[in-house]
Amino acid sequence: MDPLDRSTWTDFERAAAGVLDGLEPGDLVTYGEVAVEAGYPGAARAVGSLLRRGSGAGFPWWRVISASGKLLVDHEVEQACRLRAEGVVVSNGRVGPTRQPGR
DNA sequence: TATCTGACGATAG
DNA sequence: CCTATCGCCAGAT
Repeated sequence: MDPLDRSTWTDFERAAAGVLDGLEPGDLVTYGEVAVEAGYPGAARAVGSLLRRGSGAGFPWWRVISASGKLLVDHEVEQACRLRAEGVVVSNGRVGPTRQPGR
């Protein structure tokens, strides 16, 4: 199926897309949260996979982070930039004020 | 239909 | 706090 064509999306993809579409600027959610909200608890990996393939489908992937609050290691710069633009504080590739490392 | 992979999550060390 | 292992679901080959 084509990630850009919703007509080919499965129930899971439509549900996940609905959750992602329901997010608003500054809102952060984990893959597990999206999976639960979509009605597919435990499908965190599937959510990540969907975002990865649908990076050009208009998914607010930057608002989705890991349960540890970590950003995408391969896109942390892009994601951090977008999050900061929405008022989200990102430090050291992590959301929120940097706490531990250092010192 | 079977097997492998992957923007993950949680627990153990 | 970081790394390693197991379990989870969906998609691709």
